[in-house]
Amino acid sequence: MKGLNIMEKKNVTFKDIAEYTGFSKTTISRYFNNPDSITLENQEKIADALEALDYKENKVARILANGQTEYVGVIIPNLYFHYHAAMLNCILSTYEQYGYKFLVFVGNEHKETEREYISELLAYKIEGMIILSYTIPSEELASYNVPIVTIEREDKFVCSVNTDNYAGAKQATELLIDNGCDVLIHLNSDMTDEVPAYGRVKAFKDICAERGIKNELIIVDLGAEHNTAKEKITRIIDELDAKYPNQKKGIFMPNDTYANIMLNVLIRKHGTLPDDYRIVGFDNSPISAEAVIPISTVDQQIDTMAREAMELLVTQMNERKKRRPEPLEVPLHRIVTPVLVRRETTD
Amino acid sequence: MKGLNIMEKKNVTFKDIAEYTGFSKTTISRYFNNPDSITLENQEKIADALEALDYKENKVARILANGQTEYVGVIIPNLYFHYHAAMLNCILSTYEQYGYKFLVFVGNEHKETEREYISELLAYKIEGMIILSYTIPSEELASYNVPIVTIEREDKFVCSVNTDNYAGAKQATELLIDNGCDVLIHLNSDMTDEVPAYGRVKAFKDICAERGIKNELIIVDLGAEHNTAKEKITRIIDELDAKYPNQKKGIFMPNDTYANIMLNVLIRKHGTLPDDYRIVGFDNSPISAEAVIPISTVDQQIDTMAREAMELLVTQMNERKKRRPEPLEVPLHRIVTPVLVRRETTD
DNA sequence: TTGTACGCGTTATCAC
DNA sequence: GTGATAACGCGTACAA
Repeated sequence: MKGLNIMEKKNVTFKDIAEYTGFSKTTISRYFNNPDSITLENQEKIADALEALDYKENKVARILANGQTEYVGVIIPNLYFHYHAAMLNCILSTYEQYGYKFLVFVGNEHKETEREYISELLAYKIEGMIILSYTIPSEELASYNVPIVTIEREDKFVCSVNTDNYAGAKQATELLIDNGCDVLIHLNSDMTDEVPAYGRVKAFKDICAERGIKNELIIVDLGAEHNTAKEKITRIIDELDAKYPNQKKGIFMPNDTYANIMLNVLIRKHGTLPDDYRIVGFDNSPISAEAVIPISTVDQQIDTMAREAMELLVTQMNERKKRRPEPLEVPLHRIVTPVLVRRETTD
Repeated sequence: MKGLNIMEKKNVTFKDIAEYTGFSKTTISRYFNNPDSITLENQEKIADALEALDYKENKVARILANGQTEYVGVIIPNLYFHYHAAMLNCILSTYEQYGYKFLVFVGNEHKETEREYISELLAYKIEGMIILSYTIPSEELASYNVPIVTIEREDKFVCSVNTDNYAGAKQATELLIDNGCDVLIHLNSDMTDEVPAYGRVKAFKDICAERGIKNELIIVDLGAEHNTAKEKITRIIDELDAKYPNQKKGIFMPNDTYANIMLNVLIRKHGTLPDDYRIVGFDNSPISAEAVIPISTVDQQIDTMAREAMELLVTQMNERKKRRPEPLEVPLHRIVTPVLVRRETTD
C-alpha cells in the first residue's frame, strides 16, 4: 500500500481477530452485524480480542462489500445567509435519527462547479442528494438517477420541500391591511413563476386585488452587498415619501435583512419608525428579532423543512434497497406552512 | 450484492472496459492514474469505451485499494452563529485548492456525541480532522493519532489556528481610550486562560493598567437566547448609568451580537446612542454593519484562518504519506492578526 | 507500453 | 452456530 510507512503497524483486521480467537472471519463479521447468531460466550471472546488488539472498524471496506455508503451529498449555495446555515444545521442534525453522513459542498451559484461536485459525489457512491443551490435545472438533476430532494427552488422533475410562500405572503399582506395601511408596497427581485418564492408576489397581488387595496410591486435587485442595498433602499424610500405623502404605507420586504435595512434607513431619516410606515420581513432570521425595533416577519419553519426533506429522501433511498424497487412515478412535493411572527414594526 | 435490483444493470467496471477494448484492467487503471504511460491512440480507444459503456468511476474501491480517502472530518458546535457558518463556508471552499472532501458533523457542545462522531469519522478513514467544537480536550484529540487542526479553542496538544485575541482586544481598548473615555468596561464570560479568547480579557486589563485608565471587568454569562441577554444587558446599563454618571463609558463587548443588543437598549432608553457611551464589538459579523448605528468591531479574518487551518492540516496529511514520515515534534500554533473596523459607535 | 496476479477489509452465499 | 470461499472495484509490484 503506497504511503504506508514501514514502521507503521498494519491495521488490525477481521483476519487478525479471527486468528487470535480461532474463529473465522465470517464469525467476526457476524459479531458486528448479527451478534445474536453466535453464543454469548463466544461474543465475549471476540469482544476481548477486539479490545486486546485495539481493533478499529473500516467502513470503506464494508461499503465496497455491501454497496451501502450511508452518504448523502449536500450542495448549498453558501453559508453566509443565516437561512442556509440554519437549514444545513438542521439537515446535519438528522444524523442522530437516520445515521446518514453528509458530504457537503458550497457551490457559490456556479453551475459548472456544482456539476463537478455532483460527479464527485456520485463517484463516492452517495445514496442520495439534498440540493439547496438552484443553478442546475431539476430536469438535469433528475437525469442523474439518484434519490434527490431539493429545498426551496425550481423542482418540476424532482422531489422537493418548499415553504408555502403563498400562505406566508398572504398572512403578511393581510397583516399590513389590518394595520390600516392605505397603500401596500412589495419589493422583490425578478423571477419566473417556477421558483417557489414567486408565490409571495402572487399572494401579494391576489390579496390586494381581493381586498381592493392600492398597491405597488417594486421589482428590484438589491444585491448581496450591504451598502449597495442601503443606497437603493434609501432612494426607494425617498420616492415612496414623495409619491404617497400622508398615506400609511405597508411595506412587505423579501427578507429580514432588507427589512432591517429599510427600518434603519427610516429611523435615521425620521429619528424613529414613522407612524405612516409598517414593515413586514420574511424568514424570521435573527436580525428580525435583534433589530432596534423588532421586525414582524414570516417564519419559514426551517427545522420542519429539513426533517421533511430527509424523510422524503430516506423513503426514496430505502425503496432503492428493496428487491423490487418501485420508484416514484411522479416527484413528491412537500409544502411547509410558515407562521406569521408579529413584532413591533406592525401593530 | 444485497439490495441490488435484479432488473438493475450491473455497474460498469474496469473489467467491462477491459473486455470491450481488449486491454487489461491494469491499462484501464493507468488511463486514469498515469495516462502518459499509454499511447495516445489507445487513450482514445479507452476514452471511447468509457463513453460507450457510460462508465462511472467508483472512488470507494480506489480508497480500499490505495488507502487514500481524501476525506477530512469537521466537527463544529453548530451553524447558528454567523462566525461558525462563515468559517465552515471558508473551509469547504478549500476543496477547489486541495480536493479534500468534507464530512461534517454538528456537535451541539455534547461531549459524548462528539466522541461518537469522531469514531464514525475514523471508521471512514478520514485523513485528518478540523475541530471547531471545544468539549473534547486537546489531549484526547491528540490521542486519536490523526492529523488535527483546531480553530479558536484550547489547543495545548494539537495544531491550531487562532485569532490573536490579545492584539484585537488591545486595538479595541486603545480605540476606546483614544475616544476619551473616562472608564472602560469589558463584558465577558468566565473562562480559563487556556482558551484563546482569554487574551481579550488579558489585553483589556493590561492596556488599561498601562494607560492608567479606570476600568471594570464584568464577568457574566449572557446566554444564547436574545431576550435573556437583552434583559441582563438592560440591567447592566442601569447599573453603569448609576455608577458612572457624567463619565464617558467605553464598552468593549465580547461579540457583535451582544454589542448590538447593548446599542439597541441604549437607543431605546435614550432615543439615540448617548454621547457618554462608546461601543466596540468583536467578530465583524453582519449584524455589526447592519445595526442602526454601524458598530465598531474587530474583524477575525475568517477566510485567512480557514486557509491557514487547511494548509496546516494538508502539511500533516502529506507528511503521513511519505515513505518515512517525520511527525511534528510539537504542535504548531498559527496566529492570525485581526483588524480593527472603525464604524459609528466610536469616533 | 502492456499484462499477470495479488492485495485492500469487509460482506454474502452456501454448506455443514 | 460456524466456516470456506467468492465477490466488491480498483491499485500496484513485478514481469514481459
